[in-house]
Amino acid sequence: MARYSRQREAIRKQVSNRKDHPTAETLYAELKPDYPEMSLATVYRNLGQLVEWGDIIRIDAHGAARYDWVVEPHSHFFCRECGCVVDMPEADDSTLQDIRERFDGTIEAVASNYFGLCKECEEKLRKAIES
Amino acid sequence: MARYSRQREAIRKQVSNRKDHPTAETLYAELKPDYPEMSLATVYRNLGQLVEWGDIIRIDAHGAARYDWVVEPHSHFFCRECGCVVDMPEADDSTLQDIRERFDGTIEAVASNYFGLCKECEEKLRKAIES
DNA sequence: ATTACTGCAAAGCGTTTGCATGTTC
DNA sequence: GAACATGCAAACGCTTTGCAGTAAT
Repeated sequence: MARYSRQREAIRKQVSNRKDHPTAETLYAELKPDYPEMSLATVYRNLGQLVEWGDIIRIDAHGAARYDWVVEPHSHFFCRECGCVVDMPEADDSTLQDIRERFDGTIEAVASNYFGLCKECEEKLRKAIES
Repeated sequence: MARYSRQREAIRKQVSNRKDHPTAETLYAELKPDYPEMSLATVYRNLGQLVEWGDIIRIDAHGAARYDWVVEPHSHFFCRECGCVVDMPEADDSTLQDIRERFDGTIEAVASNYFGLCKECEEKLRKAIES
């Protein structure tokens, strides 16, 4: 069905190498030097495929979607100031068990999103207020 | 600062009256009969304001944003088949306490998103397979 | 040879914005 | 009458799609 392609492998590698959570545009910009004629559409198409295959996950929030290499289930924190996305431990938990049992239907995935200020932005703001 | 407007009140009322989680377009369509000259931009602008004021919340996921009257903190389930959005109990929990304490920064809000098949779609699919 | 994958450009969707007009205070 | 809100249309950001050409099997 699916065929090998240099571009796709490059995209997969690029996502897996990064610890932050790049957008399609970011990946595109980073791949450009090595693959000058790669197009943004190709990035989007391949990200879509990789998501479909479960190799990566797509993180939807306000603005551009971000992509993440799947290691194990985890959640994300979004800083309202700088927009960074940080990995968070998954609320493991008996609570989820509980919710699952009580829900009429099938829960296939959970994504907990946390919003607020990251450490760096918190410090910046604190200093700005002090001065 | 903010001034009264018929449109805003209508929008606020419309969101608060609904138990599902309408998109801006949906609200617009519903308000159209009673407010024929209301524009979509007005719906978006007012939804934005109401979110800013904390009267309603904006639920971001794949596709159009949905809006929800704030009663108390809760989570949402998204059906991958019909696209419906259902309220879920918030994972209350000691886990969140724990995460908060361990996180360097400030968590201002949490939104747990569940994905899967709702009861209705599950049954439809089951019947489709059986036949 | 077949058929998936590519690049490019155009279109798509959801949302925001500029501007002239209307409304509220 | 000053400041805010509206309607309209145009622009926006992110993403998808149609098509003709290229590359992997």
